[in-house]
Amino acid sequence: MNASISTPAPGTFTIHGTDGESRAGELVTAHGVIETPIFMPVGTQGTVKSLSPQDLHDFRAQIILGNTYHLYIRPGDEMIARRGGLHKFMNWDGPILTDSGGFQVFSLSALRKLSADGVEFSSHLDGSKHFFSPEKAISIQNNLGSDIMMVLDECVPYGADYDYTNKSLATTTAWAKRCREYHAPGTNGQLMFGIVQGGFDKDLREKSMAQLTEIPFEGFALGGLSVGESKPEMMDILYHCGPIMPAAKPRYLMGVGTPMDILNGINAGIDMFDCVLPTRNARNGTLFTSQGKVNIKRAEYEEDDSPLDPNCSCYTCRTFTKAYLRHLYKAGEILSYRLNTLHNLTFYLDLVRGARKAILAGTFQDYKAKFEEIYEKKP
RNA sequence: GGAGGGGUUCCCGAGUGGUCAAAGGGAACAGACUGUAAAUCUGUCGGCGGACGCCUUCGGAGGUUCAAAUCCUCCCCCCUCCA
Repeated sequence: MNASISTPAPGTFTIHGTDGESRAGELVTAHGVIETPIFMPVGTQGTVKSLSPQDLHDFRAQIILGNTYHLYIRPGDEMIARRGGLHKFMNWDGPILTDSGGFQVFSLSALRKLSADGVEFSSHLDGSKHFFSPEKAISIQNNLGSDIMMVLDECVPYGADYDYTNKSLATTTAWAKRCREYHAPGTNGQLMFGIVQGGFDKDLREKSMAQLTEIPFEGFALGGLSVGESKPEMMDILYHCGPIMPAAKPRYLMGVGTPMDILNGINAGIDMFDCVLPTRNARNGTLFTSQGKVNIKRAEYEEDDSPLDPNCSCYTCRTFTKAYLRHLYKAGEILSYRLNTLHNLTFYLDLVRGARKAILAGTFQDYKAKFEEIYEKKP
């Protein structure tokens, strides 16, 4: 009998089952194996807002996000590197994916200048100038030590015309090549994903994909969605692109979305998701439940002693009433943010775990239909 | 007892003749949030009707005026200081 059970190399992606376009797989990273489809809580500044790593483990988060731009600006990637990297610094021993700053090209558009060579950001904190070349974006992520690095890209705003989108796509591809050249496959166990852009034009999306898939990335992401477009437009691109992204590699839909968006993503063959919605909405009083969206601040919950979600096993639902959660929110209590976030992320993680199970059982369509029925009434 | 200050729409608080249903804040009510410049932002907030308007409202009662939350008289209440 072979005594050595060797762990597969980071980047190894195995598909254990499919149901239509949807897939149930496993991605190996330097900090553990991720079961897909997966939702990745967003922890921009080295923390999933209001939660501790212990909380993340409690609802079995498998991988979280960090952000290159924000951690570079504060506290600084070198400062983190001196402390042994982001995992050690924040005491999270699971996988981490870092976004490249490409989204800040979009969200901080007033504070940056784009050139063929990279992006110059004016810090949102003190206005100081910082140039992100593709190489710089990767070097920062090297310092952070993330398991999955994202290439620097331009997240194109909604409404951009064909010419702009086409040129931007060429830039994103050129940057992607430079990122890969700067960090060869297999180095440090850090994976690198390319990002498909192309706006809302299917030809441009295919063009982007054709160019990117020539570069040896360990995975591919669909970016530039949920930037202000209508739901049908988003679904159109999602269902067009998802199924034709490289089948043997993990597919990551960036920044999306609502529970139904995620089920649609899975249905379109996507394996990985991230979104600030469950965490941000939790802090703003909107909670996702098995019975639809609940706006906990509403007067109707003032004396409602039932649990937030009777089908949820999270600490919040096991322990507190809607009346109490409403009170905490209305009173602006810190605990409100924590309990709400705990619940929303539990719901999202349960959602994708359930999807994985359904895919393996061949019942994903039924699973999706069940949520559709609830969430089309309360989207 | 004397001197002064004050009572404004749920609360605090602007407003001292018309452009005031009355600034601003809070509370309340509702909505938004999608690779986090977000524990943030938006709307409503006297009543009835589409807008426009009409009605009721600024401690109480009366008065002046074309017009009063704003001016006058009396009354009620609160606060500060002096006796």
